[in-house]
Amino acid sequence: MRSALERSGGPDPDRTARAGIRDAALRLFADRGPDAVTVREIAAAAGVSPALVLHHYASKDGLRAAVDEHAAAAFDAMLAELGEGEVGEALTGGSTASLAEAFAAGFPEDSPLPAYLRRLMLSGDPAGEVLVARWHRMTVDLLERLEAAGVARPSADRDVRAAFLLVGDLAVVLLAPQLRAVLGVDALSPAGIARWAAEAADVYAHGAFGPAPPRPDQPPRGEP
Amino acid sequence: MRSALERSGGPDPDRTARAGIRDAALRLFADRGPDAVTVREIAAAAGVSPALVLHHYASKDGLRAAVDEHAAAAFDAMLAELGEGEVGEALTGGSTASLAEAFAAGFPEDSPLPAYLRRLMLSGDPAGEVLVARWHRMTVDLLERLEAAGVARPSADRDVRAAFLLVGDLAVVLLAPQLRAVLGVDALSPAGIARWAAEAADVYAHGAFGPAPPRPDQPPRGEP
DNA sequence: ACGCTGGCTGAACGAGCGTTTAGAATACTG
DNA sequence: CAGTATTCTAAACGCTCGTTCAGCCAGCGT
Repeated sequence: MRSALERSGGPDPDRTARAGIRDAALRLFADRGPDAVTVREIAAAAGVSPALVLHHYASKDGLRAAVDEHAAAAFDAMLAELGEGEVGEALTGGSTASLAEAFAAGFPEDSPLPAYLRRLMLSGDPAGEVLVARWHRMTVDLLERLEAAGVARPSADRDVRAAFLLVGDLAVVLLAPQLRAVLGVDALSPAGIARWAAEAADVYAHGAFGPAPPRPDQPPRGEP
Repeated sequence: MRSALERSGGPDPDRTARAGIRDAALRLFADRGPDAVTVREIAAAAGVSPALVLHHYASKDGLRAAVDEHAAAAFDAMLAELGEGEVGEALTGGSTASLAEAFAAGFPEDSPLPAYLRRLMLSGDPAGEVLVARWHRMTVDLLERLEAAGVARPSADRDVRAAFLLVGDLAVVLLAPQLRAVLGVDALSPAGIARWAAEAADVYAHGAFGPAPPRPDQPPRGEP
């Protein structure tokens, strides 16, 4: 039986060894992937015995699910907060790349959450697909409102257009290590985000090809 | 000792059990990742004994390296062939998203190579970073030539601009499973590529935001 | 003071892994 | 055709993994 205090949610159900195990697992999973991390390592990082990990989470998969849920909750909170602020900004002409900007700003510098979310979304795990789908849905909705407001040019294929725009944001998160290797700066750092956002805004505003703004009735050009 | 025939490269050093093991490994690695595939599974798929796998490749890591090398060679061949064709096309006003298009067309429908290359580039493995770096370098060079030819608008930050454009292509390969889940079509299929390319071309040609083609001397807009 | 509940541990177990080894089958050379 | 190198296998070894189990120990109501 549980006491009434515990049954009502408890005073702080997270300042426990249980939460310590979850946080240690989150950090290790984010760094090396769940499959490459052993229960013994998690236990050592949390300062407990391996048996306690399984006592609290029944199995390694149970722990993984708990970490997934924890990360997804943080993602949803970030996305919700970010969504409300950005719609207004975008409608008044703010930076269009700030979804990724806000994503980076939404977590402390050394938080393992971006890396973990990256793995989750790339792993093919259904839990990750849900997050991508949610972000895409949000982009579609935003795009719809921007088109209605005359801020965004209408597109023939809004789902794909939204996915295309989404990728420009997602890349900063999902391909952060690759971009870092290629560009020499951390894409999730303020400096990296600023450079990325500047190029994205320029392309989104004026396009990347065509020396001068083309007249809309003129086809892209065929054979010379 | 080897015979003169073998020493001179052999008539066909790949139609062997050795090559069968490599191909089986490639397929399994592409599907589930090297760490999740056992030597016994590879042996069974290739129709040989587990010991033979290690006889030919010394260790599982050796096999992995051989598969990496094989995939990287296929990637380089595709990129080289693709590069020469595309530069001309792009300079004469062809589709700007055809790097990805050619990538998809460069492999048979059921080839495991795209999926393997995807894993390789996302894994953080140095062998994958090399491929991304090579693709990026090619994009930078292409962009430079397009700017010189007046086809591409000059950008203030060419490395980042190239990375941004690269991501639009890479996404079709690296995020294929995620896009498939969100859009309902395989991004690497001809139909998927066509939809993606159409949106990419439209954004790159005219931008995504701003209802009408803006005059170049008019800043993007500040406060209302 | 007592018993009891629940967080917690040390030690062990069975399974599956990469790898080794000794030797059988096969193909090639002189 | 004999000898030799090569290809290939069956069986086992050592190790690490996730997981189990029996019991310790602190806190707390009675």
